[in-house]
Amino acid sequence: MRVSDKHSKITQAAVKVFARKGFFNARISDIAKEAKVADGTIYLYFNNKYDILISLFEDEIGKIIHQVKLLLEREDDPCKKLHIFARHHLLLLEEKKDLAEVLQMELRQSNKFMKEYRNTKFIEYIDIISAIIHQGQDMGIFSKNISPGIAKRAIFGALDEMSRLWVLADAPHYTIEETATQVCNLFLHGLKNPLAH
Amino acid sequence: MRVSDKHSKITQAAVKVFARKGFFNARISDIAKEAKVADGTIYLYFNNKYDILISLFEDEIGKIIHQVKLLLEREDDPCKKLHIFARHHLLLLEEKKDLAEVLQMELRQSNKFMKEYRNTKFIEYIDIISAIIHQGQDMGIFSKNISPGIAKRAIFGALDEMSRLWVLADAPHYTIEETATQVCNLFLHGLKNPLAH
DNA sequence: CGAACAAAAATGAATATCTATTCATCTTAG
DNA sequence: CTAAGATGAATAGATATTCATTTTTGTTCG
Repeated sequence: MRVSDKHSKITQAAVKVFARKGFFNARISDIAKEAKVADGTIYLYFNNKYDILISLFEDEIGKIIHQVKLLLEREDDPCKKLHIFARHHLLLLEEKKDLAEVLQMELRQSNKFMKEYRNTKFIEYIDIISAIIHQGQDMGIFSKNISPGIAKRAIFGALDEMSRLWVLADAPHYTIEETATQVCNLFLHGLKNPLAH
Repeated sequence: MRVSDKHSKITQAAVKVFARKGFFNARISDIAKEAKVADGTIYLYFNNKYDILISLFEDEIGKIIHQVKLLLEREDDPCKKLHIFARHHLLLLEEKKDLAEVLQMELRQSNKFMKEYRNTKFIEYIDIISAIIHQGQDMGIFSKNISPGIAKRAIFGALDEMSRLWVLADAPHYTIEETATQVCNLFLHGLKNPLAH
């Protein structure tokens, strides 16, 4: 078996176990069992338990960034770009439920217990949103009153909270497509009724 | 010393310690030391470590709900109500940084590791937002195309993500007032430039 | 071809540490 | 003087990490 195979086998197992039990309640031996590997083997590929989580973030968010950037570069309209981003973010729930769950629940904690770790991949991810907003403003489609630095966080936060609904609720009320569209419309047109005086 | 004094002394200490180290890394002995109480004393007031966290949620979110409802009932305009809610949510960061941090970081995890615990107080909190949206729709000010069930989560998610920025960053770029206003405007008017064709 | 060997990889039992919880004992209040 | 409240040392269980040993892999040479 190639080295990289075992590395990714362990990563995949860790995603499953972290999703099921959360980082702190997950035992190394759980991950080892899931990966069909001895406990000690994990330490040949990772320095410690935190390292598994961090390395998982870097790799998987890296892939997501790559994918969504590919989708976005084929589109010009910032409104449609926003929709693509929202849809892609939420679709992760369908395609890789465990991964979505881990990123959702554990990512937020990570900065807390690993003070030294600066999550640059995460920054790169949300900066995709601010780039879209900037583009929209330059094209005159989006209002210049809006701070892209605030809007990028607001939009990411909104999408991520919708994710949380799926992760925690067993039978969510809305479909993913419906939600992506609704959230996009909300951010594009706002709550205000255009027909009102 | 009255019983309730010791209960709340321990709760306050737990808030500080959870904020500093996170729930899992916090030791009971840390909380005991912070509360100037023996380790065993904690078990006279709480069943176990989880119970401290849950009881803290219930109590503190309860107070927040009470406060913000008081503020809201004096106002009629749903737009202004939304602003009051946003401002109040973010102001917690200034007034009770540790508490904000614990609610921000640990609340999300709680449903995960305590499967049986349904956070009804949290539901009650975000339902304040959907009530505002409903009212706005009934008054014809807000568009009927928007699902209050989705919008409440989107708005809460956006605000909470802004909180996270403050909790993690040492020197945030924006003031709380500025942020509350920006986020509200974004949700009220959307990204789209009204001057564009 | 395959036997012999060395290096690399993998194993999992043992270690070392950590900490939530208990409870026999002591202190305080009424 | 008693009962409620508080104490903190001892217990019991858990588990991340190590490392002596075993297994696998790849290479050399008769």
